[in-house]
Amino acid sequence: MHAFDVLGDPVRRRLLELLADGERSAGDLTETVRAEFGISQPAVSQHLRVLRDHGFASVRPDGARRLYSVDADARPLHEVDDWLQAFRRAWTPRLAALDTEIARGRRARRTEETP
Amino acid sequence: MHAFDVLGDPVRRRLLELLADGERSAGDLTETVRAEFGISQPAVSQHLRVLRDHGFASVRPDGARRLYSVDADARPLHEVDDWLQAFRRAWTPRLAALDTEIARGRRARRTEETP
DNA sequence: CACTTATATAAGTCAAGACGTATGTCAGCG
DNA sequence: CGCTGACATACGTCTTGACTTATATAAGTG
Repeated sequence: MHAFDVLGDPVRRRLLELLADGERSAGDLTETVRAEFGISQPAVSQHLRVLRDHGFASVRPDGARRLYSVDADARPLHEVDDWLQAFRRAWTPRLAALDTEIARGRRARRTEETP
Repeated sequence: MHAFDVLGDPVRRRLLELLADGERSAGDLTETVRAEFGISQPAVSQHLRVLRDHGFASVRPDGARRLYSVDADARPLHEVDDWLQAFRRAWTPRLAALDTEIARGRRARRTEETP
């Protein structure tokens, strides 16, 4: 399963969003996601497994609990980000050009205002 | 279908990569992708439809040809990029550690407050 | 106009994966 | 130790979506 497939699922995206704020126990995550999506505990557990197996999240035991967090190096997230890079180039020049236009407009207006 | 689902398919990712270099005809794209993935012309056409329908690509007729390009504003690509933003913070190890500390502090405080 | 080329749509098949219920594992506690 | 609480795994079901083949549409070309 590719990184993008992992992120294709809304539950998994939500779990990662929750983890973005820092470590959370499986039970904590399950409760939140259960309320929002109406799915069972095993369903959440399976999603957490996918996140683990694909290097998005890592776990650390704390007694009977499992504390999840975004994987330290988050390789797959980098992978996704890198893939997007090609397109950032495509849209950035346009935005840069737009910025230039705006600046030019400002300059022109300034010039008019203070003759 | 969410933007991430659209990008979940390797053929569609490849098509976008090809389009990142500029406009290309459907036939051109089909030939390349067919060679690489061994799929039929209709299969590629269906993928192109998904890219169109979800705002990743746009088309312009040129006689009997259809010239595809990455959609001018590429809204869904931005969407994906924005979603990743939350995790860019987590990539800087120091900040990630800080987040974890903050979460731990919150947890500790919560535990103290509600004995 | 008949024929070919370029591309899209239709309809059916098949596999992946998301979910639920049931059950297993393991830590902590009396 | 037996019980409970926190998670994980097994397994069967159902849906989605990626293919395929067949066919439609529409633009050149002789």
